[in-house]
Amino acid sequence: MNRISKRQRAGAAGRGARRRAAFLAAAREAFLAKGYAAATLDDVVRRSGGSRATLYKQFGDKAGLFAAIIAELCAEMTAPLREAGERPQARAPRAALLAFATAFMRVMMAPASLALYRLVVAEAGRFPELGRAVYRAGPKVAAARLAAYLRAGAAAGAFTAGDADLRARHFLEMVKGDLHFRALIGLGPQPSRREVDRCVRAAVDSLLNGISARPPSRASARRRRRAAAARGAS
Amino acid sequence: MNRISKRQRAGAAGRGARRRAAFLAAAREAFLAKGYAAATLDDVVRRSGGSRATLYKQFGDKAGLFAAIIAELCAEMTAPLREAGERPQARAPRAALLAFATAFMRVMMAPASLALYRLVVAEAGRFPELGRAVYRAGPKVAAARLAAYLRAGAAAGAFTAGDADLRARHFLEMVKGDLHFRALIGLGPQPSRREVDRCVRAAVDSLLNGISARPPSRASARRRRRAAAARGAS
DNA sequence: CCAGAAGTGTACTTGATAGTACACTGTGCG
DNA sequence: CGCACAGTGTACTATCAAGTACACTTCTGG
Repeated sequence: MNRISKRQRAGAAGRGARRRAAFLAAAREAFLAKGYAAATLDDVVRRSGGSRATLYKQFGDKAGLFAAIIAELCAEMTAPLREAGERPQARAPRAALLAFATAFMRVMMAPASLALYRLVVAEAGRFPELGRAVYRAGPKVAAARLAAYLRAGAAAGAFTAGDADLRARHFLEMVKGDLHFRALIGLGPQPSRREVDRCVRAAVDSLLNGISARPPSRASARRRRRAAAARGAS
Repeated sequence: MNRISKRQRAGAAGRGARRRAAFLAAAREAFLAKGYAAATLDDVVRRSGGSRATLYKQFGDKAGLFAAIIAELCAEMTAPLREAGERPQARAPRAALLAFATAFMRVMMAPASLALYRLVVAEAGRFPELGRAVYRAGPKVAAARLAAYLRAGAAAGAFTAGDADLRARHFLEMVKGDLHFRALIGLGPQPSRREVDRCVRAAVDSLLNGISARPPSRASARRRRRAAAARGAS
């Protein structure tokens, strides 16, 4: 299945490159679906329509093939996160955060992302590079973008002073909520768009306004500013 | 399963129970350290000091042994979460939340918890029951406890109206922050107690006060109340 | 102390899978 | 063309681990 037609059009990549792509596509499916240990090269070979020998020639061994997959996935993952919520400064904070969070969730909840996440968590022990690579390509990018926005907003007076990086990470975790974890372990069906939206809105609400019944007193605001300064200094 | 030894001596457990305990201890180490597929029963047998035959007699097969481990771990995990932050109503919201969050983090960041988390994420596909069991024993318990507290606080006028369950889950995710994820994939050393504390404090701050520079206007407070009511009704 | 249950050690079968060897075939370029 | 090389298919080895069989030993309760 999923066999790539052998005769591609003239403009297409060379024979080697075509094979390589077919291997990668098949391997991606296999690894994402079953994990590193349970995915078999036989399976990959069968699905790719190629042959064992060629696979070994191109990737060396199983780990090499795996590394190639991961590199590809990281590259793909980074793009949408970089673009998430274009030109945030042009919008009201609430709208900007909603847009960013929604884009983030779209990426995180995609089946391929969930599978990649599972893979990383399971195999980071065996492939230390893997964890670093995915972290750099995923959460770090998103958090950095959001933190930049929060810093700009704070400078413009829209937000209170505080550690923007920490807040960004907190916000993203909140947005993920436990919807992500539940999807990860296959609890119940995929959440509907409505549910995701509800979760995102609540996260934005919490981030912007908190849940205290009274607006912070002047004294507590001073306390918070001091605490923020201390954090910044350390 | 869960067979009670026929001869229960007054003080010590029977022979069977002792063996069983040794198997479980060895298997726990093996599974947590290597994951389901990579852990070998040979290894378990050697470490336990027992024999292959007895292991099979007691647990049936590898999956049976695994299930037994998980049940045990779930039971152990639930206890500290249930007790986390005793008698919260007696303290100021900030202190209560800090205490709860700190206890939560102590549980979540423990090496055994991290290993269990890895295992669950990796194997939930193969063992659907596993995901449900751990979710029930872990995050669900913590969120339920916290939600109850938030509801009580809201009733007492300390917090704004809103979906307490959602808030509780959001807060816990925030507290975990990316410290948990990074520990999970072995990025850098374990965070120091100071770092965890800083993360927890910031989360509590965000939850209570939000980051908006201006306290919510009367109009926006009304809007939020309306939204909360709509959420509650749906 | 004895009988039998429970546990042990070892050797075996079976099956899966990573990786290799090699002869054959299709492809593309001069 | 026709040659060289990349890719294919098949068969093979080696390894490793799950699960079984069985004769032997040790513990436990009466």
